[in-house]
Parts: sequence; C-alpha cells; structure tokens
Amino acid sequence: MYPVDPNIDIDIGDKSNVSGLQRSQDLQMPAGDIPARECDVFPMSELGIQADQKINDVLPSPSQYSAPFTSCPSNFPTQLKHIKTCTSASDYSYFRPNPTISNRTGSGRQGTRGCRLWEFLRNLLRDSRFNPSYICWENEAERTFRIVKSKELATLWGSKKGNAKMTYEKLSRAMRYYYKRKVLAPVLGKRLVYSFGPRADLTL
DNA sequence: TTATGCTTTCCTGATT
DNA sequence: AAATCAGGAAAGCATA
Repeated sequence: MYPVDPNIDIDIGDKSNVSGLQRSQDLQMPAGDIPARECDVFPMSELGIQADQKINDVLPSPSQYSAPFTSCPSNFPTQLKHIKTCTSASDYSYFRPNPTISNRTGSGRQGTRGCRLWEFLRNLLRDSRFNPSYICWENEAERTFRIVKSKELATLWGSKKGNAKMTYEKLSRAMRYYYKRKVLAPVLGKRLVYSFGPRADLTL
C-alpha cells in the first residue's frame, strides 16, 4: 500500500534527457489508492492503464524495490521508465513515460503546467485524503465548498506545481481571477467559501 | 515567433 | 492583530 502522502505524485523528474516532453509537471498524477480515472493531469491511456484500474494495480508498492535503485522495476508498465535514483521510500515516484508513446499534440491543454487550479480543487474534493480535512463541500448541490486549511492547501498546490513559495494569498488571487471567467464565484459573506461556476465541469 | 491562457508575484487598501 | 478579500499591474511559463 502506498503511503498516504499528498505530495507523492508520479513525476518524470529531470527533463534534461527526455525528448518530446516539456516539464516534469506534465506527467504528475496522484498516486495511492485512487481510481485511475482520478488522474487529473496525465491521461491514463498514455500510460497504458485501463480506466477501471487503480494506480496501485499497475505500480509496484514501494516495498517491492529497495532504494536506491536505478532501473525500471520489471513489473512497471512498459511505458514508464525510471530515470532517477530513489533514495527513500518517499522518493519512489520518479518515473517517466516513453516519449515515443506520449503524444501531446491536440490535447487542448492550454498553458497549464500540469493541472489547472480549479481542477486541482475539484480533485481534492473527490479525495478522502483531503476532503473534509483540507477542503470540503459546503453544499455540494449548490457547488459551494469551504477551504478548511488554507495554509496547508496552498502548500499542497505549491508542491503540485513545484513551487515551495506558494501561499494562500497567491492561491486565492488565482481563484479570484476565475470569477470573471465564471469558473468560480465568491459566496457572499462567507470567508473561505467559494462556489464552482458554470464553466467548471465537475463531471470530468 | 507571436498571441493567448493560466497563473504567480507583488501591491494597496478594505473587511472581518 | 491577523486572516482574508478585492483587484490592478506586470512577469513567467507553456501551448497553439
């Protein structure tokens, strides 16, 4: 079983010897006992993972390889290749896909470094590791949610974006930019409460 | 190469 | 008093 660690993502790590991929964050996705469809960044089809599989079904548990190691475990999907020496159990997740299989053209991901903020929030709300401890529904029918741990949430967002300097001040500024685009809306009179707007598709 | 989208950063000031 | 909220301005970064 994977450790319940919000910061563990699959990451291609150093891009210097990767052709066809731009940044490590391109390939981040949540690990753990999460349905494959919950992958919020990287299409599971590109990893050769079926929609009904869970990440734990296709990746070996950390105990199956002792750190450090430098080669791809044999039971990894062939599309994944290990590129970084793991030095600890928490560092097990540095892998990259085969660039020849990854074809990002036409994916429609505009200017998103890995993941959009509102999608990140939506995904946290679906994840019992974070809902209701970090973020929770205020009224799911009305698409309103409450940020429970603002500071921790910002840290989490920062870790997802590879930005250790993220703060709630900055995260919330990005959220306010969503107002105009109707992706989010403020909930009057309630601090730390927002609602998803019509432009936020919660069914995806 | 440029335009655009999505932030990130910094800021001033208001509100709770 | 400390958090939070509101936006303007500008810069950064990736994609189309």
